Amino acid sequence: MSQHRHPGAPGRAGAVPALPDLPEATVARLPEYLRALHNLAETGHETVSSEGLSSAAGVNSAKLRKDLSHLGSYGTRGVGYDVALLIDQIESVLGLTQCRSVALVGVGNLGHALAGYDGFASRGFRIAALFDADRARVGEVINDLVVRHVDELPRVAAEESIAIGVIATPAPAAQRVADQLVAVGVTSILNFAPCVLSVPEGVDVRKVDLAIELQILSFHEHRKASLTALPAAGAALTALPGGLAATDTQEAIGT
Amino acid sequence: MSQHRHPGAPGRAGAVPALPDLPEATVARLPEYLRALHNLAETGHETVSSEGLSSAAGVNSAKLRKDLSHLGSYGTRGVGYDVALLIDQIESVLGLTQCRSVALVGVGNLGHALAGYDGFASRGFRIAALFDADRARVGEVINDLVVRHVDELPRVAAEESIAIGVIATPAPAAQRVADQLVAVGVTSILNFAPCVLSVPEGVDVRKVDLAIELQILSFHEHRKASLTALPAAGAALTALPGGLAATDTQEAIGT
DNA sequence: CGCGATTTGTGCACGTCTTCACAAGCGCCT
DNA sequence: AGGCGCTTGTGAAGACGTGCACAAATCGCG
Repeated sequence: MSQHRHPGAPGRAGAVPALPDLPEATVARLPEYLRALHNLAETGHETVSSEGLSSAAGVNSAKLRKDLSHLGSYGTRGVGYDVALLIDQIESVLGLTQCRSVALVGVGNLGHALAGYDGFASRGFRIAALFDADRARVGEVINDLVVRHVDELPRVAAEESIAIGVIATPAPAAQRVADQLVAVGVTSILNFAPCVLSVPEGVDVRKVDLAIELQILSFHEHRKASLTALPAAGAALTALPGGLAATDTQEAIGT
Repeated sequence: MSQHRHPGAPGRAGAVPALPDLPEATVARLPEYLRALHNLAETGHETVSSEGLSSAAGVNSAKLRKDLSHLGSYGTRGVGYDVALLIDQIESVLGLTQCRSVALVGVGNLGHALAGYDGFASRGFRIAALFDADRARVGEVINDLVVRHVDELPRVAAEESIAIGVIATPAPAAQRVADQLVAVGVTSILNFAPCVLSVPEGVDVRKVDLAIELQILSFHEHRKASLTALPAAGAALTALPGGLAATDTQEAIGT
Protein backbone atom coordinates (compact mmCIF):
# COMPACT_ATOMS: atom_id res chain seq x y z
CA MET A 1 0.00 0.00 0.00
CA SER A 2 1.23 3.41 -0.98
CA GLN A 3 4.51 2.61 -2.57
CA HIS A 4 6.23 5.87 -3.34
CA ARG A 5 9.01 5.13 -5.75
CA HIS A 6 11.76 7.44 -6.75
CA PRO A 7 10.49 8.47 -10.15
CA GLY A 8 13.83 9.76 -11.28
CA ALA A 9 15.93 6.63 -10.85
CA PRO A 10 14.66 3.92 -13.17
CA GLY A 11 16.60 0.73 -12.78
CA ARG A 12 19.99 2.05 -13.78
CA ALA A 13 22.07 0.72 -10.93
CA GLY A 14 25.14 -0.19 -12.92
CA ALA A 15 27.44 -2.73 -11.31
CA VAL A 16 25.84 -2.57 -7.87
CA PRO A 17 24.05 -5.68 -6.53
CA ALA A 18 21.12 -4.64 -8.75
CA LEU A 19 17.89 -3.89 -6.96
CA PRO A 20 15.28 -5.32 -9.28
CA ASP A 21 12.37 -3.60 -7.54
CA LEU A 22 10.53 -6.79 -6.70
CA PRO A 23 6.75 -6.96 -6.37
CA GLU A 24 5.72 -6.96 -2.75
CA ALA A 25 3.95 -10.28 -3.07
CA THR A 26 7.15 -11.84 -4.33
CA VAL A 27 9.18 -10.46 -1.46
CA ALA A 28 6.71 -11.95 0.98
CA ARG A 29 7.24 -15.40 -0.53
CA LEU A 30 11.01 -15.36 -0.81
CA PRO A 31 11.58 -16.26 2.84
CA GLU A 32 9.36 -19.28 2.40
CA TYR A 33 11.38 -20.40 -0.60
CA LEU A 34 14.50 -19.87 1.40
CA ARG A 35 13.28 -22.09 4.18
CA ALA A 36 12.32 -24.82 1.73
CA LEU A 37 15.70 -24.52 0.04
CA HIS A 38 17.55 -24.94 3.31
CA ASN A 39 15.53 -28.06 3.96
CA LEU A 40 16.47 -29.40 0.55
CA ALA A 41 20.11 -28.58 1.04
CA GLU A 42 20.17 -30.45 4.32
CA THR A 43 18.68 -33.51 2.70
CA GLY A 44 21.44 -33.54 0.15
CA HIS A 45 19.70 -32.14 -2.91
CA GLU A 46 22.01 -30.35 -5.33
CA THR A 47 19.33 -29.11 -7.67
CA VAL A 48 15.57 -28.76 -7.55
CA SER A 49 12.91 -28.21 -10.15
CA SER A 50 10.37 -25.46 -9.91
CA GLU A 51 7.77 -28.13 -9.38
CA GLY A 52 9.65 -29.63 -6.47
CA LEU A 53 10.47 -26.36 -4.80
CA SER A 54 7.01 -24.94 -5.28
CA SER A 55 5.34 -27.89 -3.64
CA ALA A 56 7.81 -27.71 -0.77
CA ALA A 57 6.93 -24.06 -0.34
CA GLY A 58 3.22 -24.57 -0.83
CA VAL A 59 2.73 -22.42 -3.92
CA ASN A 60 1.98 -22.73 -7.59
CA SER A 61 4.98 -23.68 -9.70
CA ALA A 62 4.34 -20.96 -12.26
CA LYS A 63 4.22 -18.40 -9.51
CA LEU A 64 7.50 -19.64 -8.15
CA ARG A 65 9.18 -19.42 -11.55
CA LYS A 66 7.88 -15.91 -12.06
CA ASP A 67 9.06 -14.90 -8.62
CA LEU A 68 12.53 -16.25 -9.24
CA SER A 69 12.68 -14.74 -12.70
CA HIS A 70 12.09 -11.34 -11.12
CA LEU A 71 15.39 -11.53 -9.38
CA GLY A 72 17.10 -12.61 -12.58
CA SER A 73 17.52 -16.08 -11.31
CA TYR A 74 19.87 -18.65 -12.62
CA GLY A 75 18.00 -21.81 -13.38
CA THR A 76 18.98 -24.16 -16.18
CA ARG A 77 16.26 -25.43 -18.45
CA GLY A 78 15.88 -29.13 -18.46
CA VAL A 79 17.57 -29.37 -15.07
CA GLY A 80 16.20 -26.97 -12.49
CA TYR A 81 17.75 -24.62 -9.99
CA ASP A 82 21.03 -25.03 -8.19
CA VAL A 83 20.01 -25.16 -4.55
CA ALA A 84 23.13 -23.59 -3.09
CA LEU A 85 23.25 -20.86 -5.67
CA LEU A 86 19.61 -20.01 -5.21
CA ILE A 87 20.05 -19.79 -1.47
CA ASP A 88 22.83 -17.29 -1.96
CA GLN A 89 20.78 -15.31 -4.44
CA ILE A 90 17.75 -15.02 -2.21
CA GLU A 91 19.74 -14.27 0.90
CA SER A 92 21.55 -11.58 -0.97
CA VAL A 93 18.34 -10.01 -2.21
CA LEU A 94 16.76 -10.12 1.23
CA GLY A 95 19.83 -8.56 2.72
CA LEU A 96 20.52 -11.51 4.97
CA THR A 97 24.20 -11.69 4.16
CA GLN A 98 24.86 -9.32 6.99
CA CYS A 99 23.55 -10.24 10.40
CA ARG A 100 21.02 -7.67 11.52
CA SER A 101 20.64 -6.62 15.11
CA VAL A 102 17.20 -6.54 16.64
CA ALA A 103 16.01 -4.63 19.65
CA LEU A 104 13.07 -6.14 21.46
CA VAL A 105 10.93 -3.86 23.56
CA GLY A 106 8.49 -5.38 26.01
CA VAL A 107 9.42 -8.60 27.76
CA GLY A 108 6.01 -9.62 28.94
CA ASN A 109 4.47 -12.90 28.03
CA LEU A 110 5.05 -12.60 24.33
CA GLY A 111 8.33 -10.76 24.58
CA HIS A 112 9.75 -13.56 26.69
CA ALA A 113 8.88 -16.06 24.01
CA LEU A 114 10.33 -13.91 21.26
CA ALA A 115 13.54 -13.41 23.21
CA GLY A 116 13.93 -17.15 23.44
CA TYR A 117 12.79 -17.96 19.94
CA ASP A 118 15.67 -19.62 18.14
CA GLY A 119 14.07 -19.12 14.75
CA PHE A 120 15.52 -15.64 14.71
CA ALA A 121 19.13 -16.53 15.20
CA SER A 122 18.96 -19.31 12.65
CA ARG A 123 17.81 -16.83 10.00
CA GLY A 124 20.59 -14.38 10.57
CA PHE A 125 19.02 -12.10 13.13
CA ARG A 126 20.59 -11.34 16.44
CA ILE A 127 18.59 -10.06 19.33
CA ALA A 128 20.96 -7.42 20.55
CA ALA A 129 19.04 -5.90 23.42
CA LEU A 130 15.92 -6.28 25.52
CA PHE A 131 13.97 -3.39 26.97
CA ASP A 132 10.99 -2.87 29.19
CA ALA A 133 9.33 0.11 30.79
CA ASP A 134 8.57 -1.81 33.97
CA ARG A 135 11.36 -1.23 36.49
CA ALA A 136 10.46 -4.51 38.13
CA ARG A 137 11.50 -6.37 35.01
CA VAL A 138 14.70 -4.45 34.42
CA GLY A 139 17.71 -6.54 35.32
CA GLU A 140 16.10 -9.84 34.57
CA VAL A 141 18.24 -12.10 32.38
CA ILE A 142 16.66 -13.89 29.47
CA ASN A 143 18.72 -16.03 27.18
CA ASP A 144 21.97 -14.41 28.31
CA LEU A 145 20.59 -10.95 27.77
CA VAL A 146 19.81 -8.55 30.54
CA VAL A 147 16.62 -6.51 30.34
CA ARG A 148 17.28 -2.79 30.40
CA HIS A 149 15.01 0.12 30.96
CA VAL A 150 13.58 1.57 27.81
CA ASP A 151 15.11 4.95 28.61
CA GLU A 152 18.50 3.43 27.93
CA LEU A 153 17.50 2.79 24.35
CA PRO A 154 19.41 5.75 22.88
CA ARG A 155 22.65 4.77 24.56
CA VAL A 156 22.42 1.10 23.69
CA ALA A 157 21.28 1.79 20.14
CA ALA A 158 24.36 3.87 19.61
CA GLU A 159 26.58 1.00 20.72
CA GLU A 160 24.82 -1.79 18.93
CA SER A 161 23.63 -0.25 15.65
CA ILE A 162 20.12 -1.57 15.80
CA ALA A 163 18.52 -2.31 12.45
CA ILE A 164 15.08 -3.53 13.45
CA GLY A 165 12.85 -2.86 16.42
CA VAL A 166 10.32 -5.35 17.70
CA ILE A 167 7.45 -4.05 19.80
CA ALA A 168 5.87 -6.55 22.14
CA THR A 169 4.35 -4.17 24.63
CA PRO A 170 0.70 -3.65 25.54
CA ALA A 171 -1.16 -1.53 23.03
CA PRO A 172 -1.19 1.73 25.02
CA ALA A 173 2.60 1.79 25.21
CA ALA A 174 3.28 0.86 21.61
CA GLN A 175 3.09 4.27 19.97
CA ARG A 176 5.41 5.77 22.53
CA VAL A 177 7.91 2.99 22.01
CA ALA A 178 7.65 3.36 18.26
CA ASP A 179 8.45 7.04 18.58
CA GLN A 180 11.47 6.22 20.71
CA LEU A 181 12.68 3.65 18.21
CA VAL A 182 12.29 6.07 15.34
CA ALA A 183 14.11 8.70 17.34
CA VAL A 184 17.20 6.52 17.63
CA GLY A 185 17.20 5.84 13.92
CA VAL A 186 15.34 2.56 13.59
CA THR A 187 13.58 2.41 10.23
CA SER A 188 11.99 -1.04 10.43
CA ILE A 189 9.52 -2.07 13.09
CA LEU A 190 7.74 -5.31 13.73
CA ASN A 191 4.69 -4.58 15.84
CA PHE A 192 2.93 -7.21 17.91
CA ALA A 193 0.79 -4.74 19.80
CA PRO A 194 -2.83 -4.61 18.66
CA CYS A 195 -2.89 -1.03 17.45
CA VAL A 196 -1.89 1.02 14.48
CA LEU A 197 1.35 2.92 14.68
CA SER A 198 1.90 6.24 13.03
CA VAL A 199 5.46 6.63 11.88
CA PRO A 200 7.20 9.11 9.61
CA GLU A 201 7.70 8.38 5.96
CA GLY A 202 10.58 6.05 5.29
CA VAL A 203 9.90 3.84 8.27
CA ASP A 204 8.49 0.39 7.57
CA VAL A 205 6.02 -1.14 9.96
CA ARG A 206 4.78 -4.69 9.79
CA LYS A 207 2.09 -5.80 12.14
CA VAL A 208 1.40 -9.24 13.50
CA ASP A 209 -1.77 -9.68 15.50
CA LEU A 210 -2.37 -13.17 16.75
CA ALA A 211 -5.98 -12.46 17.64
CA ILE A 212 -6.71 -11.23 14.13
CA GLU A 213 -5.58 -14.51 12.65
CA LEU A 214 -7.95 -16.34 14.94
CA GLN A 215 -10.81 -14.08 13.98
CA ILE A 216 -10.21 -14.73 10.30
CA LEU A 217 -10.31 -18.44 11.00
CA SER A 218 -13.46 -17.89 13.00
CA PHE A 219 -15.10 -16.29 10.00
CA HIS A 220 -14.34 -19.25 7.78
CA GLU A 221 -15.46 -21.63 10.47
CA HIS A 222 -18.68 -19.69 10.80
CA ARG A 223 -19.21 -19.74 7.05
CA LYS A 224 -18.54 -23.45 6.76
CA ALA A 225 -21.00 -24.14 9.56
CA SER A 226 -23.71 -22.07 7.91
CA LEU A 227 -23.19 -23.76 4.58
CA THR A 228 -23.43 -27.27 5.92
CA ALA A 229 -26.40 -26.29 8.03
CA LEU A 230 -28.36 -25.05 5.05
CA PRO A 231 -29.88 -28.15 3.53
CA ALA A 232 -31.39 -26.56 0.40
CA ALA A 233 -28.97 -24.53 -1.64
CA GLY A 234 -28.57 -25.21 -5.35
CA ALA A 235 -31.39 -27.65 -5.78
CA ALA A 236 -30.30 -28.63 -9.28
CA LEU A 237 -26.95 -29.93 -8.10
CA THR A 238 -28.01 -31.91 -5.07
CA ALA A 239 -28.13 -35.35 -6.57
CA LEU A 240 -25.81 -37.25 -4.25
CA PRO A 241 -26.91 -37.05 -0.63
CA GLY A 242 -23.59 -38.17 0.81
CA GLY A 243 -20.36 -36.26 1.24
CA LEU A 244 -21.45 -33.13 -0.56
CA ALA A 245 -21.61 -30.98 2.52
CA ALA A 246 -17.92 -30.43 2.94
CA THR A 247 -17.12 -29.68 -0.70
CA ASP A 248 -15.81 -26.22 -0.29
CA THR A 249 -13.02 -23.77 0.18
CA GLN A 250 -9.47 -24.90 0.53
CA GLU A 251 -8.10 -21.75 1.93
CA ALA A 252 -4.44 -21.71 2.75
CA ILE A 253 -1.45 -19.80 4.00
CA GLY A 254 -1.61 -16.07 3.54
CA THR A 255 0.93 -14.05 5.40
CA MET B 1 -5.92 -18.53 -3.23
CA SER B 2 -8.00 -21.16 -4.88
CA GLN B 3 -11.44 -20.23 -3.77
CA HIS B 4 -13.82 -22.90 -4.99
CA ARG B 5 -17.29 -21.48 -4.73
CA HIS B 6 -20.52 -23.32 -5.06
CA PRO B 7 -21.48 -22.29 -8.56
CA GLY B 8 -25.09 -23.28 -8.17
CA ALA B 9 -26.02 -21.28 -5.08
CA PRO B 10 -25.82 -17.60 -5.90
CA GLY B 11 -26.62 -15.47 -2.91
CA ARG B 12 -30.20 -16.56 -2.37
CA ALA B 13 -30.09 -17.26 1.31
CA GLY B 14 -33.53 -15.92 2.22
CA ALA B 15 -34.05 -14.97 5.85
CA VAL B 16 -30.93 -16.65 7.21
CA PRO B 17 -28.16 -14.45 8.70
CA ALA B 18 -27.15 -13.82 5.06
CA LEU B 19 -23.67 -14.84 4.10
CA PRO B 20 -22.65 -12.13 1.70
CA ASP B 21 -19.58 -13.99 0.42
CA LEU B 22 -17.11 -11.32 1.42
CA PRO B 23 -13.86 -10.73 -0.44
CA GLU B 24 -10.96 -12.27 1.40
CA ALA B 25 -9.17 -8.96 1.70
CA THR B 26 -12.19 -7.50 3.41
CA VAL B 27 -12.42 -10.36 5.89
CA ALA B 28 -8.79 -9.81 6.81
CA ARG B 29 -9.52 -6.19 7.69
CA LEU B 30 -12.72 -6.65 9.64
CA PRO B 31 -10.95 -7.65 12.86
CA GLU B 32 -8.92 -4.47 12.68
CA TYR B 33 -12.08 -2.41 12.32
CA LEU B 34 -13.54 -4.26 15.21
CA ARG B 35 -10.62 -3.42 17.43
CA ALA B 36 -10.78 0.23 16.47
CA LEU B 37 -14.52 0.26 17.13
CA HIS B 38 -14.07 -1.17 20.59
CA ASN B 39 -11.57 1.55 21.32
CA LEU B 40 -14.04 4.16 20.16
CA ALA B 41 -16.83 2.67 22.19
CA GLU B 42 -14.70 2.77 25.32
CA THR B 43 -13.90 6.41 24.76
CA GLY B 44 -17.58 7.20 24.64
CA HIS B 45 -18.17 7.66 20.92
CA GLU B 46 -21.69 6.89 19.78
CA THR B 47 -21.08 7.28 16.08
CA VAL B 48 -18.04 7.48 13.86
CA SER B 49 -17.47 8.62 10.30
CA SER B 50 -15.74 6.48 7.73
CA GLU B 51 -12.89 8.95 7.84
CA GLY B 52 -12.51 8.63 11.59
CA LEU B 53 -12.76 4.88 11.68
CA SER B 54 -10.48 4.39 8.71
CA SER B 55 -7.72 6.45 10.23
CA ALA B 56 -8.12 4.60 13.51
CA ALA B 57 -7.75 1.35 11.62
CA GLY B 58 -4.97 2.57 9.41
CA VAL B 59 -6.67 2.20 6.04
CA ASN B 60 -8.09 4.29 3.26
CA SER B 61 -11.56 5.65 3.98
CA ALA B 62 -12.97 4.56 0.62
CA LYS B 63 -11.72 1.07 1.25
CA LEU B 64 -13.39 1.03 4.62
CA ARG B 65 -16.72 2.16 3.18
CA LYS B 66 -16.57 -0.48 0.49
CA ASP B 67 -15.69 -3.13 3.03
CA LEU B 68 -18.62 -2.17 5.23
CA SER B 69 -20.96 -1.92 2.28
CA HIS B 70 -20.15 -5.51 1.44
CA LEU B 71 -21.77 -6.67 4.61
CA GLY B 72 -24.81 -4.49 3.89
CA SER B 73 -23.88 -2.12 6.63
CA TYR B 74 -26.09 0.41 8.23
CA GLY B 75 -24.46 3.80 8.11
CA THR B 76 -26.45 7.00 7.86
CA ARG B 77 -25.33 9.58 5.34
CA GLY B 78 -24.40 12.86 6.82
CA VAL B 79 -23.82 11.23 10.20
CA GLY B 80 -21.66 8.14 10.05
CA TYR B 81 -21.87 4.69 11.56
CA ASP B 82 -23.42 3.72 14.85
CA VAL B 83 -20.50 2.29 16.77
CA ALA B 84 -22.42 -0.23 18.84
CA LEU B 85 -24.46 -1.42 15.89
CA LEU B 86 -21.40 -1.83 13.72
CA ILE B 87 -19.65 -3.84 16.41
CA ASP B 88 -22.58 -6.21 16.53
CA GLN B 89 -22.67 -6.48 12.75
CA ILE B 90 -19.00 -7.31 12.39
CA GLU B 91 -18.95 -9.71 15.31
CA SER B 92 -21.91 -11.47 13.84
CA VAL B 93 -20.29 -11.78 10.43
CA LEU B 94 -17.04 -13.03 11.91
CA GLY B 95 -18.90 -15.58 13.96
CA LEU B 96 -17.67 -14.14 17.23
CA THR B 97 -21.08 -14.16 18.90
CA GLN B 98 -20.36 -17.65 20.10
CA CYS B 99 -17.21 -18.25 22.08
CA ARG B 100 -14.94 -20.61 20.20
CA SER B 101 -12.75 -23.13 21.91
CA VAL B 102 -9.12 -23.36 20.94
CA ALA B 103 -6.74 -26.25 21.42
CA LEU B 104 -3.10 -25.30 21.67
CA VAL B 105 -0.53 -27.94 20.80
CA GLY B 106 3.07 -27.37 21.79
CA VAL B 107 3.83 -25.50 25.00
CA GLY B 108 7.42 -24.62 24.30
CA ASN B 109 8.66 -21.11 24.33
CA LEU B 110 6.04 -19.73 22.02
CA GLY B 111 3.24 -21.97 23.22
CA HIS B 112 3.74 -20.73 26.75
CA ALA B 113 3.29 -17.17 25.60
CA LEU B 114 0.23 -18.01 23.57
CA ALA B 115 -1.32 -19.84 26.49
CA GLY B 116 -0.91 -16.77 28.61
CA TYR B 117 -1.87 -14.25 25.96
CA ASP B 118 -4.96 -12.43 27.15
CA GLY B 119 -5.68 -11.03 23.72
CA PHE B 120 -7.44 -14.27 22.89
CA ALA B 121 -9.93 -14.28 25.71
CA SER B 122 -10.81 -10.65 25.16
CA ARG B 123 -11.77 -11.41 21.56
CA GLY B 124 -14.08 -14.25 22.40
CA PHE B 125 -11.71 -17.18 22.18
CA ARG B 126 -11.21 -19.63 24.98
CA ILE B 127 -8.13 -21.76 25.19
CA ALA B 128 -9.77 -25.00 26.15
CA ALA B 129 -6.82 -27.35 26.30
CA LEU B 130 -3.06 -27.51 26.11
CA PHE B 131 -1.11 -30.40 24.65
CA ASP B 132 2.48 -31.39 24.22
CA ALA B 133 4.27 -34.48 22.99
CA ASP B 134 6.99 -34.16 25.60
CA ARG B 135 6.09 -36.27 28.64
CA ALA B 136 8.26 -34.02 30.76
CA ARG B 137 5.95 -31.13 30.10
CA VAL B 138 2.73 -33.04 30.63
CA GLY B 139 1.14 -32.10 33.92
CA GLU B 140 2.53 -28.60 34.04
CA VAL B 141 -0.07 -25.98 34.81
CA ILE B 142 -0.18 -22.80 32.75
CA ASN B 143 -2.82 -20.20 33.36
CA ASP B 144 -5.05 -22.63 35.24
CA LEU B 145 -4.80 -25.20 32.47
CA VAL B 146 -2.97 -28.46 32.80
CA VAL B 147 -0.82 -29.64 29.91
CA ARG B 148 -1.92 -33.02 28.60
CA HIS B 149 -0.22 -35.46 26.34
CA VAL B 150 -1.10 -35.05 22.71
CA ASP B 151 -2.41 -38.60 22.58
CA GLU B 152 -5.30 -37.50 24.75
CA LEU B 153 -6.43 -35.12 22.05
CA PRO B 154 -9.28 -37.33 20.77
CA ARG B 155 -10.78 -37.77 24.20
CA VAL B 156 -10.51 -34.11 25.17
CA ALA B 157 -11.74 -32.88 21.80
CA ALA B 158 -14.86 -34.94 22.25
CA GLU B 159 -15.56 -33.30 25.59
CA GLU B 160 -14.72 -29.74 24.67
CA SER B 161 -15.87 -29.40 21.05
CA ILE B 162 -12.73 -27.78 19.75
CA ALA B 163 -13.25 -25.32 16.90
CA ILE B 164 -9.71 -24.20 16.18
CA GLY B 165 -6.32 -25.79 16.60
CA VAL B 166 -3.15 -23.82 17.16
CA ILE B 167 0.15 -25.49 16.37
CA ALA B 168 3.17 -24.13 18.20
CA THR B 169 5.43 -27.12 17.92
CA PRO B 170 8.82 -27.42 16.23
CA ALA B 171 8.55 -27.83 12.48
CA PRO B 172 9.19 -31.58 12.30
CA ALA B 173 6.23 -32.32 14.56
CA ALA B 174 3.78 -29.95 12.95
CA GLN B 175 2.46 -32.13 10.14
CA ARG B 176 1.82 -34.99 12.52
CA VAL B 177 -0.07 -32.72 14.88
CA ALA B 178 -2.06 -31.26 12.01
CA ASP B 179 -3.10 -34.75 10.99
CA GLN B 180 -4.20 -35.49 14.52
CA LEU B 181 -6.19 -32.28 14.72
CA VAL B 182 -7.89 -33.01 11.43
CA ALA B 183 -8.62 -36.51 12.61
CA VAL B 184 -10.61 -35.22 15.58
CA GLY B 185 -12.62 -32.92 13.37
CA VAL B 186 -10.80 -29.60 13.60
CA THR B 187 -11.27 -27.64 10.39
CA SER B 188 -9.35 -24.48 11.20
CA ILE B 189 -5.67 -24.43 12.08
CA LEU B 190 -3.35 -21.62 13.00
CA ASN B 191 0.20 -22.75 12.35
CA PHE B 192 3.22 -21.15 13.96
CA ALA B 193 5.63 -23.84 12.88
CA PRO B 194 7.88 -22.85 10.00
CA CYS B 195 6.68 -25.41 7.48
CA VAL B 196 3.84 -25.99 5.07
CA LEU B 197 1.05 -28.24 6.19
CA SER B 198 -0.87 -30.45 3.85
CA VAL B 199 -4.47 -30.81 4.91
CA PRO B 200 -7.56 -32.20 3.23
CA GLU B 201 -9.96 -29.95 1.39
CA GLY B 202 -12.29 -28.05 3.65
CA VAL B 203 -9.68 -27.41 6.30
CA ASP B 204 -8.39 -23.86 6.61
CA VAL B 205 -4.79 -23.23 7.52
CA ARG B 206 -3.32 -19.87 8.33
CA LYS B 207 0.37 -19.55 8.91
CA VAL B 208 2.25 -17.09 11.04
CA ASP B 209 6.01 -17.15 10.79
CA LEU B 210 7.76 -14.59 12.92
CA ALA B 211 11.06 -15.04 11.14
CA ILE B 212 9.46 -14.38 7.78
CA GLU B 213 8.22 -11.02 8.93
CA LEU B 214 11.71 -10.09 9.99
CA GLN B 215 13.11 -11.16 6.65
CA ILE B 216 10.63 -9.00 4.81
CA LEU B 217 11.69 -6.08 6.94
CA SER B 218 15.29 -6.97 6.24
CA PHE B 219 14.62 -6.72 2.54
CA HIS B 220 13.19 -3.24 2.83
CA GLU B 221 16.01 -2.23 5.12
CA HIS B 222 18.49 -3.55 2.61
CA ARG B 223 16.79 -1.69 -0.21
CA LYS B 224 16.66 1.56 1.70
CA ALA B 225 20.33 1.26 2.53
CA SER B 226 21.25 0.69 -1.08
CA LEU B 227 19.20 3.65 -2.23
CA THR B 228 20.68 6.06 0.24
CA ALA B 229 24.14 4.71 -0.45
CA LEU B 230 23.82 5.55 -4.12
CA PRO B 231 24.74 9.22 -4.26
CA ALA B 232 23.55 9.92 -7.80
CA ALA B 233 19.96 8.95 -8.37
CA GLY B 234 17.45 11.51 -9.55
CA ALA B 235 19.84 14.38 -10.08
CA ALA B 236 17.03 16.81 -10.90
CA LEU B 237 15.34 16.31 -7.57
CA THR B 238 18.33 16.67 -5.28
CA ALA B 239 18.06 20.31 -4.38
CA LEU B 240 17.86 20.21 -0.60
CA PRO B 241 20.83 18.48 0.98
CA GLY B 242 19.15 17.83 4.30
CA GLY B 243 16.53 15.24 5.11
CA LEU B 244 16.10 13.98 1.60
CA ALA B 245 17.84 10.69 2.12
CA ALA B 246 14.92 9.02 3.82
CA THR B 247 12.24 10.13 1.36
CA ASP B 248 10.91 6.80 0.39
CA THR B 249 8.55 3.98 0.96
CA GLN B 250 5.92 4.20 3.63
CA GLU B 251 5.12 0.57 3.75
CA ALA B 252 2.63 -0.50 6.32
CA ILE B 253 0.65 -3.26 7.93
CA GLY B 254 -0.01 -6.22 5.72
CA THR B 255 -1.29 -9.31 7.45
C1' DC C 1 25.57 -35.54 -34.16
C1' DG C 2 20.80 -35.18 -33.82
C1' DC C 3 16.61 -36.10 -31.34
C1' DG C 4 13.52 -36.31 -27.64
C1' DA C 5 12.51 -35.60 -22.86
C1' DT C 6 12.46 -32.20 -19.53
C1' DT C 7 12.25 -27.80 -17.45
C1' DT C 8 12.70 -22.81 -17.38
C1' DG C 9 11.12 -18.24 -18.55
C1' DT C 10 7.26 -15.44 -20.09
C1' DG C 11 3.27 -13.47 -22.97
C1' DC C 12 -1.44 -13.15 -22.18
C1' DA C 13 -5.84 -13.25 -20.22
C1' DC C 14 -8.41 -13.18 -16.14
C1' DG C 15 -9.79 -12.19 -11.56
C1' DT C 16 -9.13 -9.45 -7.40
C1' DC C 17 -8.11 -5.34 -4.96
C1' DT C 18 -7.61 -0.42 -4.65
C1' DT C 19 -8.62 4.30 -5.39
C1' DC C 20 -10.91 8.22 -7.23
C1' DA C 21 -14.76 10.85 -7.82
C1' DC C 22 -19.44 11.79 -7.50
C1' DA C 23 -24.46 11.19 -7.02
C1' DA C 24 -27.83 10.13 -3.50
C1' DG C 25 -29.37 10.65 1.10
C1' DC C 26 -29.68 12.56 5.72
C1' DG C 27 -29.88 15.97 9.40
C1' DC C 28 -29.59 20.58 10.94
C1' DC C 29 -30.24 25.40 10.83
C1' DT C 30 -32.64 29.25 9.45
C1' DA D 1 -40.39 24.17 4.77
C1' DG D 2 -36.39 24.72 2.23
C1' DG D 3 -31.68 24.79 1.50
C1' DC D 4 -27.02 23.61 2.73
C1' DG D 5 -23.24 20.99 4.31
C1' DC D 6 -21.70 16.61 5.45
C1' DT D 7 -21.25 11.63 4.79
C1' DT D 8 -22.30 7.27 2.78
C1' DG D 9 -22.50 4.05 -0.95
C1' DT D 10 -20.94 2.82 -5.52
C1' DG D 11 -19.60 2.99 -10.66
C1' DA D 12 -15.59 2.93 -13.22
C1' DA D 13 -10.77 2.84 -14.08
C1' DG D 14 -6.48 1.38 -13.06
C1' DA D 15 -2.95 -1.34 -10.61
C1' DC D 16 -1.69 -5.62 -9.06
C1' DG D 17 -1.36 -10.53 -8.63
C1' DT D 18 -2.29 -15.18 -10.55
C1' DG D 19 -2.22 -19.11 -13.53
C1' DC D 20 -2.35 -21.20 -18.03
C1' DA D 21 0.02 -22.60 -21.83
C1' DC D 22 3.76 -22.58 -24.84
C1' DA D 23 8.21 -21.35 -26.98
C1' DA D 24 13.07 -21.52 -26.01
C1' DA D 25 16.85 -23.81 -23.99
C1' DT D 26 19.49 -27.53 -22.02
C1' DC D 27 20.92 -32.27 -21.09
C1' DG D 28 21.42 -37.12 -22.02
C1' DC D 29 21.25 -40.92 -24.98
C1' DG D 30 21.45 -43.57 -28.95
